[in-house]
Amino acid sequence: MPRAATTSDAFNAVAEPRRRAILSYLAQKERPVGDIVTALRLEQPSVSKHLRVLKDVGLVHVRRDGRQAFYRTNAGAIRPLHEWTSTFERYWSNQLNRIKERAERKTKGES
Amino acid sequence: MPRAATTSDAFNAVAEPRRRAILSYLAQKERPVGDIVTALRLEQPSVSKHLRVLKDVGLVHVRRDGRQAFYRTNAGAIRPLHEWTSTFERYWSNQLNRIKERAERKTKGES
DNA sequence: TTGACATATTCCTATATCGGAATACAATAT
DNA sequence: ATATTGTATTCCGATATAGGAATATGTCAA
Repeated sequence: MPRAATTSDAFNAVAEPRRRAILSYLAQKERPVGDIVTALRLEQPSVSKHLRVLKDVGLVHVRRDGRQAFYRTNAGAIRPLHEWTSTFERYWSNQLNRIKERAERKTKGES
Repeated sequence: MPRAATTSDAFNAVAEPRRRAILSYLAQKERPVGDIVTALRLEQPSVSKHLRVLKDVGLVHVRRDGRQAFYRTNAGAIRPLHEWTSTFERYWSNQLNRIKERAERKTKGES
């Protein structure tokens, strides 16, 4: 069994760094493909392919106008990832707390 | 060029659902491999392989004791993912705000 | 119709993957 | 020494991938 398809969910789609770059670029404002190509300095076919993957997982939306295709990040689709990572937040902050507490004990001279 | 290695970063490592399950399971408390096997109902070699990947990316730590290996999630390594997803938070909350505002206008009878 | 432009798709190849099965290794117990 | 237990590794095979190059599709202009 190979790895799960990049189009199987947001986790897999987002594993590719260029796709993350595209998502960041398209977050604030919709953009035609050509803008992504020049802004991120990628080959046009490469961008089209990445956009295909992102679209298949619902991470971007397209609006067509003439020969142009305006893509835009669908931030909501990133939310599941955010929520999953959030479940670990308490653990790393616990660790920070522990470090902080130890530091405080130290400044007070208590071992 | 194939896909980036699962061991290349946390994003790739976490793309695999079973690895996410393992990370969740190991978040609160360190556990020997056998516990993971029975709790998540996976084959033991499979678990060992997934743990290898997670360890290579720093997502888990191991402590050895006799023949047992106690693994524990290193939550801090998940933080970069959390931070990346957080950059999109304003966009989906904007969307929520827009929906909320529209709803409020409606209850007030303003179009 | 022909040509230019914007985007998408196809074909190619090398490679990393995952599960399964078997086996290796290491520590302890008998 | 041998067996048992806990974990890790190896070999296998099928498959999805990403980039590159070429080409296809679609839209507008002259």
